[in-house]
Amino acid sequence: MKLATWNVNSLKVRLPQVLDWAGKHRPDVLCLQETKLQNDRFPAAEIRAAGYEPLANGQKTYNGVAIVSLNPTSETITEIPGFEDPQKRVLAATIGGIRIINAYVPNGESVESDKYQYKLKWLAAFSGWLKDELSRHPRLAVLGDFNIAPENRDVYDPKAWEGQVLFSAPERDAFKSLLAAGFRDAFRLFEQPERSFTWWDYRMNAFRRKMGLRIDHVLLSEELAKHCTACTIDIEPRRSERPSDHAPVVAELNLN
DNA sequence: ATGGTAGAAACTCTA
Repeated sequence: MKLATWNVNSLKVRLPQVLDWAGKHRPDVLCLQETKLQNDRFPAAEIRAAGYEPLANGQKTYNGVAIVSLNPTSETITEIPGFEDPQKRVLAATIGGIRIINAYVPNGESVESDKYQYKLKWLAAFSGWLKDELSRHPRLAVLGDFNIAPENRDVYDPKAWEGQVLFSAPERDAFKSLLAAGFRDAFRLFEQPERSFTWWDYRMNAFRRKMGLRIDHVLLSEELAKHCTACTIDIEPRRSERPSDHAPVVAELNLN
């Protein structure tokens, strides 16, 4: 079973790339973030034509998440229970006996910003929800844009980024407490190339200069981590014409 | 030196 996550930064613009990529890699489950589309504008017909079942939780202009799946989905949840939030950032579903949570964690803008406080509150609520989901679904995968680089090796210049949003201590602590709830960072289950990143700023030729961060993650419950055989970042779509600023992350599970 | 780019929308906000 192949699970993938990709922040597409507008599904309207990136749909051809998403269909092309899904056709090449055939993930069983593809979690998308920043679709920026209301559900009634979601390209369901095009996704079905590619052999996938669409599931969307979107809004106009900002945020928005979706799951496209080869197999039927059930037990859908579109918000963190008990957390009031008009921003569409989560989508959970059960697919082929696996619980999938797709998340678009708030960016935070800067550590001085109100949006940063919202990010930390959001992460606390998210953590509580993951614990609850894990207690009922031992086979749980959490995929998405976490907007947190967990460690020095996940940042091209950790000294320059120390204390900045995406790499501040409170954010990294929040990420650690997500893992402590019973998850593994799938990417770090395996030996990986140095300077492995999933996001590069559009500005300053950051991609060409390898100035990236690893902020998109696949967290696997201990039960699923045992069956994970690979986790990779595919930077090919980042090279293409009119790319998303994020690259997809793929995790493979051998569940027999 | 506080820049730069991209997307959506609508002359600004978010990332």
